[in-house]
Amino acid sequence: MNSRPRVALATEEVSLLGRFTQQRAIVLEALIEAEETEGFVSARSLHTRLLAAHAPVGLSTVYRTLSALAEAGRADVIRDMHGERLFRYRPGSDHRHYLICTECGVSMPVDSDSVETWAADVARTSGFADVRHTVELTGVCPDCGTSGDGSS
Amino acid sequence: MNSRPRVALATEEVSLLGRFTQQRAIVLEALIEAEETEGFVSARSLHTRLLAAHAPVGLSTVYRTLSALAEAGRADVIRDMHGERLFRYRPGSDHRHYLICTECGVSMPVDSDSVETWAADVARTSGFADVRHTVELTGVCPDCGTSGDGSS
DNA sequence: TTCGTTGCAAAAGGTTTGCATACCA
DNA sequence: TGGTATGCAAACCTTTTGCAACGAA
Repeated sequence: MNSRPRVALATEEVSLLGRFTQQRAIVLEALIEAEETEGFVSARSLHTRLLAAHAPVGLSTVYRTLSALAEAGRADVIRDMHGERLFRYRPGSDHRHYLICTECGVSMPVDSDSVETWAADVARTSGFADVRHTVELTGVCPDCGTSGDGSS
Repeated sequence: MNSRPRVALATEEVSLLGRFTQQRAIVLEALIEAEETEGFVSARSLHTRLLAAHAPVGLSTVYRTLSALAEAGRADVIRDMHGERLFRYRPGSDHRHYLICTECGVSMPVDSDSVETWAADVARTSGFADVRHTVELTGVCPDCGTSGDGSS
């Protein structure tokens, strides 16, 4: 599915953070895998699945790696409704917005040109400096909506 | 500035939450006052200022009141970059978005018709159900930008 | 060897909850 | 009186931090 093996990609990315370590490679690899299958993941769930995969990495290290990655612009960070930070590996460097399923967590990038335009517009006319925007869309994806749950 | 005294307004609103209590009235009044002067406030800061004003209300009660208010649609809730929940009293019942100053916390409602349109559009074409959106704009207001800080 | 990184456990910070008491209706 | 709201403190959760041991360059 990928033009390059995850391991090589992860190794490459780790170098960008500073010193190469096995742990960072493991975390990054897991983050990239998660990106392909579900999109955003929390540090805790990533840590849990690493333990299950017999690739034990300290929770602190997971946090530190993800934070460094986010700071380096290689990951998007959002907050779910519970206040937990969710991370998503970002292959490219462009600004994107996603529609996230509240049931299964799957995320889907959406076209957001008009939002970008609007945000730029507000920034220009408001008199405020250094205007940034956060846009989060949530909903229930077709899979989760049609199958089990019949509430509401 | 208001067509009605805060106390009366607060009393009125409290009734909507259920049983009337002095504490809820106090919290609501403080929230309304905060809305007029600074916009969003955290539960903790509201609690602190109530203590200072010799109107002691338990922190739990502040949280419970604010949560109930938010659930009843009478308050907007956002999360700051630290993960703290910020509440803002909402006089009307319409959906609004704000541009918030990261320095002083002052907030300013912005015209967001195009965002609403865009969100509705995404909701319609995505196949997702119950699509909701969160839009947060942050920046540095003219007052904070021109005076002290000369960074960037 | 050097110095950044790891891992553990404890701290921190915000929010929620259990339970006895107080009080509105 | 009956039942809901309060207040305190302890529990909870996620995230951060101190520090000794480890390992990449």
